[in-house]
Amino acid sequence: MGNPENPPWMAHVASSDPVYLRVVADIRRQIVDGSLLPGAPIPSRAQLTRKYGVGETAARHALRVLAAEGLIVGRVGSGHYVRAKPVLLPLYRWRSHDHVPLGTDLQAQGARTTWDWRAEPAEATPDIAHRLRLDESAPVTRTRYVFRGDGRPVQLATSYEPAEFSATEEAPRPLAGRLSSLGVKITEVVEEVYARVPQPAESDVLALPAGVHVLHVERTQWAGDRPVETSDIVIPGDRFRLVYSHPLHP
Amino acid sequence: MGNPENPPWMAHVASSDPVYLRVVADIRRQIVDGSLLPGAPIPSRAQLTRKYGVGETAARHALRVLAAEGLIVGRVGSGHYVRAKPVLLPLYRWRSHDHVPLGTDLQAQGARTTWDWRAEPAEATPDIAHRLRLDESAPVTRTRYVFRGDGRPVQLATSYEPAEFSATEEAPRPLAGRLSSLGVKITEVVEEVYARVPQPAESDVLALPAGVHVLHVERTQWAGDRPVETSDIVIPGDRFRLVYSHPLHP
DNA sequence: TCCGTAAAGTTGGGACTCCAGCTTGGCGCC
DNA sequence: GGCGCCAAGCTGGAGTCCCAACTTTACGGA
Repeated sequence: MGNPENPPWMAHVASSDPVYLRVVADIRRQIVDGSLLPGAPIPSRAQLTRKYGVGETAARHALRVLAAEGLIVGRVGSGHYVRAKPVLLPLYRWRSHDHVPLGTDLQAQGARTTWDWRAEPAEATPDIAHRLRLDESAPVTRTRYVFRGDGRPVQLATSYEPAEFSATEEAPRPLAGRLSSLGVKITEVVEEVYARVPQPAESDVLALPAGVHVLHVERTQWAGDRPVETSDIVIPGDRFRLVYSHPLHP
Repeated sequence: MGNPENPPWMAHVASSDPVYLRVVADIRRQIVDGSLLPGAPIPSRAQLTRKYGVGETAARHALRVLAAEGLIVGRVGSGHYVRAKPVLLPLYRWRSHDHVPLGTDLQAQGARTTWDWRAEPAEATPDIAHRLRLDESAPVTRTRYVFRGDGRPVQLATSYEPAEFSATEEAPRPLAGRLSSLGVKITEVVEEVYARVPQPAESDVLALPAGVHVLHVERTQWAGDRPVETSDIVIPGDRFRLVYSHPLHP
C-alpha cells in the first residue's frame, strides 16, 4: 500500500488507465462507500487538478463522467454535489429478447423473434456466487436461451439466479418479464453471453461458419437502471445492430 | 435561406445553442434523413473544424455526443463512421414500475411496490393517433395505472395502445412485460405521466397536499432502446430518486 | 440590524496544442 | 504481380488558457 505508483485513491484502478478514470474511480468509491454523503460538495475543477495532480481536461472529464453516471449533479456557478441517494448496485441484466423486436432491422424485415430455453439446477461457481451474493456451491438455476431472429439462431445466453427464485416459476422467461413478477426479491442477476468474438467453438451451435463475427458484446456493470451495453449481431449476408444503450465514457 | 445567421447546416438549431450542438444537429439530420448511409465516414476532427468553422474542442465534443447517441462509431486510427442502420425511432415508454423495486430507496427500506390499473376503450386523439400511426378516432385502449410505493400512491400513468393489441391481453401489465408478449407487433407506445409539477389538480388522487412537488419527469425521445429519463419522486416526509438513465449531453 | 453591492469562486462552452498508438494507402523493391 | 515498409492521417488522452454567466459570500453603508 502507498507505493508511489499506487496512491490510495488509485486503488482498484490499473495504472495504465487514463488518469481521468482514476479520478472517477476515487470519487465514485467515496460516494458508494458513504464517505461522501448525498448533497456533499465535490471538489471543483481547480481543486481536483491540485488534489490529483492532473490537468483541467482530466478533471472536467471526470466530473462529466460522474454526472453522466448520475452520481453527481453540477450546478452552474455553485459546484458539483453528490446526488440524493445515488443508485449504484451491481445489477446485471441481459434483455436482448425484449429489445430485438423493437425498432431494429429485424422488425423492418418483418422478422419474428422467438426463443428456446432450458433451465437446469446447478451449483454456484465462485464467480456466480459472488455476483449473486450467495455461498459457493449454493443451489442456483441456470437457464440457457437460444434467441432466434426470423427462425435463425441469433444469440445464446445463459442466466443464473438463486434457486429459490425459480421455485415458483413454471417456465423461464426473458429477464424483463421475470423481473417484474419477481419484484423486490431480485437484487442481482447474472447473464453471460456465450457467442463472443472470436469463439468458433460456439459457431456450430449457431449454425454459422466457424470464425465468423457472430456477436460482440461489451458487458458493463449496470448502475441501477442505466444500461451501458452495445452490441452487433452479424449473420452472414445480413447485418443487425442492437443499440441497448451507449458507452458512458467515450 | 442562407442568411449569415442561419447557414443550411444550422437548420432546426437555435443560434443561441452551443456550436457543438449545431454540428451534432447537422450530422444527425444527415444520418436520419439518409444523406449519410450506414458505413459512411464522418468528417474527421480536422475536417469538421474547417467545414463548420469551429474549434477542435467543439468538433470533438460533437463526435463524442453522436457516438454516445449510438449514431456513429469511432475507430481508432481510422475515423468515425455511421453505424449500420442506426435506430432512431420515437419510442415512448414509461417503465417506472419495473424499475422502482430495483436498487432504489424503496427497496432499501423494505417497501413493496404494487399497482392498480383500469383499462377502457377510447378513441385516438390526433396526438395519440400520430404517435401510434393510427387514423384519428381509431379504437385504442387507454389504461390508467396507479403505482404504489409501500402502499402509498406514488405515480399515475396512462398508456395508449391500438385496440387490436389489447384484444388478447387478459389483464394490463406494466410495459416491459407487455412488450415482450406483444412482440414484433408493437412499434410505438405512448404513455403519459399525469402527475407533473405543479399539478395540484391531481394531488388529491395521490392523497397529497395540493401543490406539493410530486413528480418531476423529463420525458425525452427515445432513440431505439436508449432511455434518457431522470425523475424525482418526492413524498412528504420521504424522498426517493429514480435514475432511469442519464442525460446524454452534460 | 438589514440591505445592496462587489469580489471571489464555479460551471459550461470554447480554442489551441501536443502526443501515443493505431489504420490505411501508396511506393518501391523483389 | 505480390510483398513489405513507411508516411500520412485519425482517434483518444491530456494540458493550458480564456470567457460568459451564475452563485455565494463578505463587506460596508444606511
